[in-house]
Amino acid sequence: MTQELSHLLRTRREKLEALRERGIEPYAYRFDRTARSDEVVSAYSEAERKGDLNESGEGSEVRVVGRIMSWRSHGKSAFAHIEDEGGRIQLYFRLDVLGQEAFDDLNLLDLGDWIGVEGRVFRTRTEEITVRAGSWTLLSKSLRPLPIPKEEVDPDTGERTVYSGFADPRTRYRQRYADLAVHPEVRKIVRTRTRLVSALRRFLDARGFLEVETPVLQPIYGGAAARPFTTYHNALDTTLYLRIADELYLKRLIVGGFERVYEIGKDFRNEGIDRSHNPEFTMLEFYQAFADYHDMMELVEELVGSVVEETTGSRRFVHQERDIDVSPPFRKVAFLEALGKKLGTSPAEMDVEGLRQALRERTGEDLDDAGRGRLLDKLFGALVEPELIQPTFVVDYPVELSPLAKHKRGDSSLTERFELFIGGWELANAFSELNDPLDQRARFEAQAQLRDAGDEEAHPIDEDYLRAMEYGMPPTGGVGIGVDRLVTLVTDSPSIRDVILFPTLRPEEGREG
RNA sequence: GCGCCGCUAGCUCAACUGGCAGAGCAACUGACUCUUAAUCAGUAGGUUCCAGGUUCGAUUCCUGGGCGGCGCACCA
Repeated sequence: MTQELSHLLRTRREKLEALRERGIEPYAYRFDRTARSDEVVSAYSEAERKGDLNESGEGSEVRVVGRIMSWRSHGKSAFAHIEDEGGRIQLYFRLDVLGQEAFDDLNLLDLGDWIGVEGRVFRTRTEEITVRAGSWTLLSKSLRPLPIPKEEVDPDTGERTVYSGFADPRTRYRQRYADLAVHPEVRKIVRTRTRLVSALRRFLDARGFLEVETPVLQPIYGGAAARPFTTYHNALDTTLYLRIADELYLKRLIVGGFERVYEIGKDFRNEGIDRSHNPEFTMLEFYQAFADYHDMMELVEELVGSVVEETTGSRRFVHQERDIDVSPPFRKVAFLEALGKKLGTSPAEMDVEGLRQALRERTGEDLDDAGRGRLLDKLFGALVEPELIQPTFVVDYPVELSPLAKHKRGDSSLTERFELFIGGWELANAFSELNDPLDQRARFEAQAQLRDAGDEEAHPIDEDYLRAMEYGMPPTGGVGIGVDRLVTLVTDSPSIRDVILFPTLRPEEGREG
C-alpha cells in the first residue's frame, strides 16, 4: 500500500470515527425511499405541467437515495449529485434549512457515500430539477475512493464529455464493482445482455421448447473439439470434466422422448483468451426432433433477427464501425465452394500435400502433421471467415470436421452442417444430428485414431451415448449459439470480456492496497 | 508460446538527443447561501513495476524478469 493511498484511506476512517462520535451510524439498516431519481424528475415535470406546484414552485416531498457522485460546496450551501439505478439527481443543501449541526456534518461525507435525503423538489435557476434537502441520512460510508470521473454535459446537444476517468482495463475487469459503479454504459451492457437472454428464452418457450439442465460435471466430455478442464470427485474417487458442450446430454433427452429441448448455460474450454474467447462462456443449445439442418437454418434466422430486434429495437446494428443487418434471409455459401473461390481450385480435387502447400503459401504456416480436415479448416478460417461480416450460413462441412453430423444427402464426403458467421465471428454451429449408432461409432473410432496420433481435441468415444443412439433417436436438428458473442456484437463491444461481468483473469498476486 | 506497445501521485496523463519528477482531477486547510468540469487562495501526496548493467548522473539507454493491452498462434 502506498503512503498516498493509505493517507486517503486514513482520512476516511477518521471521518467514520468522527461520525460515530457525533452519534451518526455510518452503516444504516434501511431507508424508506418514495421515488427513484428518474421518477422524481418525471413526477415534477408532470406536476409543473398540471400547475400542481406550490407558490414557491415546489413539488411534493420525496425521499431519495443514492451514491454521492459529485459535490460543490459554497460555504453556507452545497450542491451534490447522487446516483441510483434510475440515474442521477441533484441535491441542494442549505445551512438555514438544515440547521448548523446537520449542515456541519456534511463535511464528513465523501464522494462514494450512500445517503438518503428527504425534501421538496424544485427547479434551480439553471433549470435543473433538484431536491432541497430538509434532512439527510448516511446509509453507508465509503472508505475507499471510487475513481469517479468528472464530466460535462453540453446542455444543447446532451453530449457528455468525460474529463478524467477510470481507464485501465486490467483494473476495470478485476474490480468490476468499481467499473460498474462509475460507468453507466457498463451497466447498460449488463442490462442488454439480460434482455437478450430473456428474449432467447421467450422465443424458444413460445415454440414449445422445454428448458432443461444437464450436468456440468461429466465423466466423459464431448460434443465439441476442445480440451477440457479436469477435476476430481473425492467420494467417487474419480476424475470428472467440466463440460465443453451440452450436446450429448441434450440428445439423450431427445432419445428419452422430449421433442424440443434447450439449455442456456456455461461451457468450459481449456484454451486461450482473446477478444472472442473466454474459458467459461455461455452457450445456448437447442434440439428439435423431426427437423433437419434446413429447418434449423430457418429457425436460427428468425431467432437471431427477432432477438436482436427485441433487445435493441432494430435488426441493424453497428459493431466496431461496421454496419450489420440481421434481417432474414441470411446469405448461404457452401464450405468447399467458398474456399475454392479463394484458392482458385476446388479443394475437393486437392490432396493433403496440395492443401498443406496452399496453407504455407497463403499464411506462412507449416502444419506437417495436420490431416485433411484440419488443413481445410485452417484454410477456411484464414481465407474466408474474416470476410463474413453480414450474417452468412456456411453449409456442408467436410465429414472429417464433423463427427456428430449426418452425411449430406447425395455426398457422403460432406455433412449436413452449418455455421453462422456474423462480423467475422462464428456465432452458431448446427447440423442434422447423426442418429445412426453404427455410423456414430465409426466416427468416434476415426476420432480415436486422431487422438492416438496426438490430437488432444479429438472427440473421445462415449459408450453411454452410443447406447442411447442404439435405443433409437428420431431425426433431429440441433443448434449451438454463442450467447456472449452475440451480446458482444449487438452492444458494439470490442471484446467478449466487456459483456462478461467477471471475465477470467490471472489471479491477483498478493493483496493490493 | 511468439511479436508489437505499455507500466510515472488515488485517477487521467506530461517530463526534448540521459541533467533537480510535473499538471489536472481526487484529498486536506481557508473563503463563498442557485452551483453543475463550481470558483478562488493555500497544503500535502512518488520504491517512476522489479532486479541487474552502462554512466559523473537513468523515468529516459541495455539485459533479464513481472504485469497488462493489442495482434498472431490456439479456439473442428
